[in-house]
Amino acid sequence: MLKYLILGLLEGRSRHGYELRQAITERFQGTWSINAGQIYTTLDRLERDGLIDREIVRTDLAPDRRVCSITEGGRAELKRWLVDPVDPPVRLKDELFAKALVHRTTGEGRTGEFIARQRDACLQALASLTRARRDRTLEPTTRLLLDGAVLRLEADLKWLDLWEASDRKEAGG
Amino acid sequence: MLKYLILGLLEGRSRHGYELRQAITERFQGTWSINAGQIYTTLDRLERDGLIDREIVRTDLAPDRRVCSITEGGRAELKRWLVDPVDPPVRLKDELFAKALVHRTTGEGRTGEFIARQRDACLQALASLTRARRDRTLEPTTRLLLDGAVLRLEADLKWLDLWEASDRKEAGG
DNA sequence: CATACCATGTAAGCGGTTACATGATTTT
DNA sequence: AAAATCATGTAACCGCTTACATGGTATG
Repeated sequence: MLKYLILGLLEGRSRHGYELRQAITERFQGTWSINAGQIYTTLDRLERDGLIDREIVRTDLAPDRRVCSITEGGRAELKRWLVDPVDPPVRLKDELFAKALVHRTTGEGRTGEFIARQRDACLQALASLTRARRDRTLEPTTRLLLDGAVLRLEADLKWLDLWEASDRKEAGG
Repeated sequence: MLKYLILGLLEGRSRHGYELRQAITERFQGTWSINAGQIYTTLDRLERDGLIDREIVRTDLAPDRRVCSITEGGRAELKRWLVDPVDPPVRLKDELFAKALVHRTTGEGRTGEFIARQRDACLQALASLTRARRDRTLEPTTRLLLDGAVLRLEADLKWLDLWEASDRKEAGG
C-alpha cells in the first residue's frame, strides 16, 4: 500500500524520502506515522523494480538528498492499481471477527465484557471522528476519509448488537 | 491473529498442525486457506514462547504427528486477548481509503471507472453472502460472521456514494 | 551549548504469501 | 499404477514495526 501512496505522490512531482514520509503522515492525520526505515526499504524495492529513479542531489545548506522520480513503468503500475477494485472487497479474516469466533468456540464466559469494551472503543473513536469533522477548514478528501471511518464504525456497532442478540438467543434457548 | 486462533482451538483439546489448518480453513469458509508452512512456523514461535507444548506421537497407520497442547501461559495470553478490544477499532490506513486518497491527489480522471468497478465488486460479494446466508443448516457463529461482512459491505457501498457526490461537488463548483 | 529537526540508513523480528520438498497412506 | 490426501517442513520474499546509528543544520 505504501508503495502506491509513494507512486501517487511522485506522479505529481519528484520528492526525496523524508518529504514523502511527511506527506503521507500528514494525509493520514497522524494515524499512520510511518517509520523512517520503511520509506527507504520501500524506495529500494521500487527502484529495483524500475518503478522509480533516484538521483543524489547535493545542497549547500541541507544534507544531501536522494530525489525520487516516477518512471514510465511506475506510471503504468500506478494506473493499473488505481482502476483495480480492492480484492476481496471485505475480509472475514479480520481481528474483530476472529475474536468473535474464538469467544463462541471456547465459550469462555467473558464475552459480555468484551462486547462492552469493544463498543466503548468504537463509540470513543466515533466521538473523536465527529469532533475532527467539525473543523471547517478540513480538506474535502480528509473529510471523505473520516466519513468512511464513521460508516465502518457504525456498521461494527450494529454488528456488536447482533452478536449480543445472537448470544442471548443461544443461551436462552 | 493466527496465533490466537490456534490457541483458541487448543483451549478445547490438543491437536496437531494439519488438524489446526483444516479447522481454521473451515471456520473461515475457505476465504482464508492458510498455507501449510505458516502453521508450522507459527507453532514454532508459540512453542518458543512457552504458550504451547509439542509432543511427537507415533501412529501405526498414518504418518507421525506432533500434537500441540496449550500451556498455562498460553491460556493466560488467550484470555488477555479475548477481553482486549481491537485497537484501533477502525483504520484510516486501508487500501480502499488509500485508493481514494491517490485518486483525489493525482486527479487522474478515471475515478468514475474505479468507483463503478468497486461498487460492482461489493454488490457481487453482497449477493454471494446473501446466498450463503440462506442455508438453513448454517452454524449461528458462521451466520454472525456473514452478517458482519454484510454490514461492512453496506457501509462501503454508502461511502462510495458519498465519494461520488463529493467528486461531483468538487467538479461542479 | 543543547535540542529539535533534516535526511539517510541498518538490523532484527512478526505475520503473512508463494513455492517447493519429502514421504507415507488411502482411494480410484 | 496413478492420484488424492495426510502430515511435516524449508526457503525466499513482502510489508510492516521497533529500535538503533549517523551526521548535518537550524533554533532557542
